[in-house]
Formats: sequence, C-alpha cells, structure tokens
Amino acid sequence: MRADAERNRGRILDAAEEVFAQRGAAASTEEVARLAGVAIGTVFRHFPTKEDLLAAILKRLLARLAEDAAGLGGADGLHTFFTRLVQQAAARRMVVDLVGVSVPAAVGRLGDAVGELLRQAQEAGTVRGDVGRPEVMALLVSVCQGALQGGWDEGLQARTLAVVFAGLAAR
Amino acid sequence: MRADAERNRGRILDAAEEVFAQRGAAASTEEVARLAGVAIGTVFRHFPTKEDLLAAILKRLLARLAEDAAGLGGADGLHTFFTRLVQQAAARRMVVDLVGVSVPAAVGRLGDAVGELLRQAQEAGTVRGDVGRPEVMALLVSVCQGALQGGWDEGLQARTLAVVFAGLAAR
Amino acid sequence: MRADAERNRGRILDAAEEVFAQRGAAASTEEVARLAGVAIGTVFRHFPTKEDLLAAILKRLLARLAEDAAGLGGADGLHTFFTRLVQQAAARRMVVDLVGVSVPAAVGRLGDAVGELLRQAQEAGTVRGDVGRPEVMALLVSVCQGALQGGWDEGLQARTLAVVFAGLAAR
Amino acid sequence: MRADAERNRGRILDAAEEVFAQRGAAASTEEVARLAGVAIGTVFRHFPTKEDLLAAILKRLLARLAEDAAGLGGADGLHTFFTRLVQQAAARRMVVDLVGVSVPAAVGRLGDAVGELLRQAQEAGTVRGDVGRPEVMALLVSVCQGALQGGWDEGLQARTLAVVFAGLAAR
DNA sequence: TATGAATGAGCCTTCATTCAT
DNA sequence: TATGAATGAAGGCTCATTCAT
Repeated sequence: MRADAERNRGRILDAAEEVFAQRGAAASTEEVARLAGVAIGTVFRHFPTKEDLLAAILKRLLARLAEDAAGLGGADGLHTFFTRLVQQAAARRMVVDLVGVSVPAAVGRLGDAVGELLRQAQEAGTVRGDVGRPEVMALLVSVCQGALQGGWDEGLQARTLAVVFAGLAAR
Repeated sequence: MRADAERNRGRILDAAEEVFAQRGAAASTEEVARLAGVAIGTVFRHFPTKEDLLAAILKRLLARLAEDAAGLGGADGLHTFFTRLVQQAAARRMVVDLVGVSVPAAVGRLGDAVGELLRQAQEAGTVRGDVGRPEVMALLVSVCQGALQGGWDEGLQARTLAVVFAGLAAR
Repeated sequence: MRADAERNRGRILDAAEEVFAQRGAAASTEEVARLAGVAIGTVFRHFPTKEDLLAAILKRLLARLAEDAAGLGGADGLHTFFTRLVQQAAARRMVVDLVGVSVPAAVGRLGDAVGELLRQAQEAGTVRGDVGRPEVMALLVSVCQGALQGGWDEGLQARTLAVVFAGLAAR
Repeated sequence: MRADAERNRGRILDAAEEVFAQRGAAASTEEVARLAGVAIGTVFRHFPTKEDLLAAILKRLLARLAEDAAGLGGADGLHTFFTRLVQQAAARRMVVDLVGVSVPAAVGRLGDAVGELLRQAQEAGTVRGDVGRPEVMALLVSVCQGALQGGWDEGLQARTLAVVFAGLAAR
C-alpha cells in the first residue's frame, strides 16, 4: 500500500469516527468523504461496504480502549477505566449504533484488558471475589448506553456509577 | 365503520411494535403495514408521520410499564419490576431507537411508578435510603440497553442484575 | 334528486370554487369536502371525478359571466365587461388551471354574450368594425391570465387595458 | 468526467423543458429523467430539488429570450420580438406554471431588453411615446398566456396581435 | 344517500454502491 | 489509485378513487 493510500485510510477513519459519533450510524458515507477530504470512491476503495467502515472504526476504538485499560492497574484501575469510559461521549453513540457489527477479536482483547483490571482490583480487595468478567463487561456496556439516552449530568452519572461500584465492592 | 378503524389502529400499533422491536426504528413503514394486513395509506391515515407512529408505540409501551409497576409493591416490587423489564425483549430495542421522540408525560408517569416502588422498597428496608429516583431510572435504562447489545443469556442477566441489586441494597 | 342532495351539490360547488380559486387546481378534493361540510364520498357521488368537479365549476362560472354580460350593453358594454372580468381575482386562477377541461358549450354561450356586446359597441362606433369576436375573446382571456401573473396594481391594470382598448377603438 | 456531467446537465435541461412545456410543471421528474436518458438520481444530483430544476429551466429560457431581444432593434424590433414570443409554444406553458419560482435577476434582464426595444420603437415613431415598459411587459405576458389556452390558429394569433399593436401604435 | 376508512399507484428525495475517466 | 458522476432501489408521504357500513 502506497504512503498516500495509507494516509487516506487514516483520514477516512478519523472522519468517520467524528461523523458517526455526532450523527449516528445513519449519517451518510458522503459526509465522511467530505470531512476526510477525499472522494466518495476512495472511501469505498478502502472499505468496500459501509459496514466495513463501521467495523473498522469500532475495531480501532476498542483497540484504543484496550490499550488505555492496559495502562491502568492497581486497586482502583477498574473504577477509573469504568468511569472514564462512561465519560467519553464520542465513544458512546458509536457503541449504540454499531450493534450488529461483529468484531469479536477486538472485543475479546478489550475483555482481556478489563479482566486484568478486575483481577487486580479483586486482588487488592476493592472488588468482591465472586464477580466475573462477563457481568463487569455487561455493566460497562449498559451504563455507557444508558448515559447516551437522557440528560445525565455529572451528578447523576456519579450517583449511578456509585450504585454500580457499591454493588461490585467487597463488604 | 368506527369499529374497523379502531381495530386497524390496534393492529397497526401491534405490528409496529413487533417490527420496530425486531428491526429497530429504521424498519420501513411498509413492513408495518404488511404485517398489520393493511395498505400503506391506512397506516398514514392513523399516524400521519412515521414519528407519530413511533411516539404512539412508545407511549403505549410506557403506559403498560407504568401500569405493570403500579400492580407491584412491597419489599421486592422494585426488584421484580427491574428484572421483568430487562427480560422483555420486545420493549427493549424500542427504548434504544425511540430516543428523541418526546413523550414526557408518559415517561413522567413511569418515573412516578418507579419512584413509588423505590419508596416502598426503602420503607421495607430492602434498598438504601440514600438512593434517589433518578439514578434508579438511569440504571433501569442502562441495563435494558445493555441487554440489547450482546448475548446476554439468563445467567449473565441474573449476575449483572445481582451486582446492581447489591449496589442498591441496604447494608 | 332529493332536496338535500341538491343542497349538497350546491355547497360542494361553492366550496370547490373557493378552494380551487385560492389554492389552484392542485388543491385536494378532501379540502373541498371539508369546506363544504360533507364527507369525501359525497363529493365523488356528485362528481365522479375531480375533473368533473372542475368542469362543473368552470361551467357555472362561465354561465354567470354570460349572464353578467347579457345584462350590459350599449357603447361601453364591452369595455365594462372586459374590465370587470380582469378585476375578478377569483375567476382568474380558475381559468388558468382549468385549461384542458373542455366545456365548449358554456364557452360558446359566453362567446355569444361577448359577441353581442361587441356588436353593440361597433354599432355605437366605439369599436372598429373590422375586429372579430374571436380576437376579442382571445384578448379577454389573455389579459385575464396576464393579470394573474405578476403584481398588477390598479394603475398597471388600467394602462394595460388602455392599450388594448386603444387597439380596439375606431379612429 | 466533467464533460459527461456537462452533457448530462444539458440533456436534462432540454428534456425538462420539453416535458414541462407539454405536461406542465406537474409532470414527474421521472419522466424528465427518462426522456433525458439518465437515471433519476442523476437529475437530482444536478438539481437537488424539483423546484431547482424548474428554476433552472426558467432561467435559461429567460436568458435566451433576453439574448434574442438583444439581437433585434429598429422600428419593428418590438413587434418582431412580441410576435416571435407568442409563437413559441415551448416557452409558453412554462411561464404559466413557473409563476412563484423567483428568478428576478433573469426577469430583470429580459425587462431591460424589452425596454430597449420599446425605446427604439418609440424613437422611430412606431410606438406611442406615452406607453411604458410595465404595460408592454404585461401585454407580452398576457398574450403569451392567452395563446396557451385555446385553439389559436395563426390567423387568430395575427389578428389578436394586430389589435395590441394598433393599441401601441402612434396615431 | 351520506359517511369516512381503506386502497394503492405515484411522487419526491436519499444514499450505498458501481464504474468510466 | 483517486475521482466523482451515474445508478437505481427504497423510503416517506399524498391523494384520487372505491367500498363497506
């Protein structure tokens, strides 16, 4: 792949992330192309289908999240990651609309990272030992989605997370 | 012919509920008409706009939920309602996509019903006294949304709810 | 035909005349029914086709004009009629949109009335003898149409008619 | 591919001019596409709205008329232009239906051209000095519209114009 | 005869995808 | 490889007309 092709791919992904984050997955591919500064044909050359483009975004997003998680750790790592994720507005709408796009591998790696945070938190005694990775992931996704719905101001967000954290906490 | 019209209205709402529950709000009005067994024009006669149709469904759905909630009560009412809601597949996708359709009144009534359940649970000592209605609603919505995303089998659903309930529980 | 049927027919025609005069022939038949205070089915019972309704309106309109013309006469009858017609806003849009609806008989009778006015004017020496009925009718229609187009204020209307009248005038 | 696009744009305008001239502005955009030999999407790529297409036609039409008028002049320029315009069947229905589409600039330029013809005719003594541009424009539009209505054969057209010209003539 | 709900063809418009340049 | 014009299948919606009540 030529250097400029590589550069275009990146631009397209960036543009797509922004466009879909703002307008949802229903936004048109043309708008992505426009923001990326390329022609529509170029988008389809790199991502033969709109779904491919969505999947690529999600994959990259998940990879970043996994990387982010990997940088954390210790007793509060899980809580920090959880909170941070819920705060990221951009990442959020994505997750909602991308339902159906399957990128099991990337999700798997994110799951691994979260699992590691969970392990450390349990080791440090911050989180109950009988909580498993699947339910933590489920809660993570749930609260992110929920945050998208209504007018969660910071206070509500904090109180909602507090309940979840209390549920996870060791007695 | 008032009777026919009434019957058709009901059929259309039922069909719409099913179609949108399965395919999301992006599903076509034509498909609703087909499932309802009426012509497309009939759908638009009853609901002049697709958004009107969506709003009508949501309104009815919320009314049912509120009614459902009103029938519960006691120490475990909130938990029962919470669990039941998460189980209802049909109701779920709806909530995701219907965001933006404003039916404040209906939502308000649902909130009231949930608030009442919360009050009773707190009175019975099942739920912490420092938890407010807003965060309970937020958790409700969140977990419903989350349940839509992945392959939540019954076990995962139960374990996820268990964490939330633990978070709500009085010590 | 029953008395109430007769009455409905009249109401429908009146409503249609008003609706089509204001919104043009593209206005919906439903709106006519609404204004007439009858159900849509009743409109179609009296006028099996929208075109039939339009034709009926035009016919009645032309009949009235002919009657109007018949009441005039003398040296200035033609000029008076001509001017009056151009002033009638309601009658105008009609004529534009009703193109294609053929009501030769009614037009014929109007033509007769205008012809008579022309004859009298020529006899009185107000109008040149070598002008025929067809061109007078053509001018009548033309100026009515023209008046529909732009912002003909009264002054412009008068000056435009003045040119036409000068063209018709005996030297 | 600029060339193709340009060619298509032209084809579409030509097709639209013909279709709308024959069937009126109510004709479907699909028919325009069919006659132009392009897909419906292509029409909408060039003219995002039906109204845009209508406006474009009218604009081009008026530009041609203005250009045509600019090529004339002298004592009979106005009469020639007037007659020619009335003869153009294609141009005519357009003007009827396109009312409401605002292309003031183009209309303005046409008015200028006609004004110039009028000035020259008055200078040459062919037309009365007390006739203004507005009423000439009004007559122009009127007779064009009128010509659209009925069965104006050539003779009737000539005789009708003769009256108008007599009205304009200096004594 | 009146009512008004139902029908369904047809319209304008959007957008993912293809393909000639 | 990039461009961007062309394609054409839907989709939402309107409205003349029919028909059961």
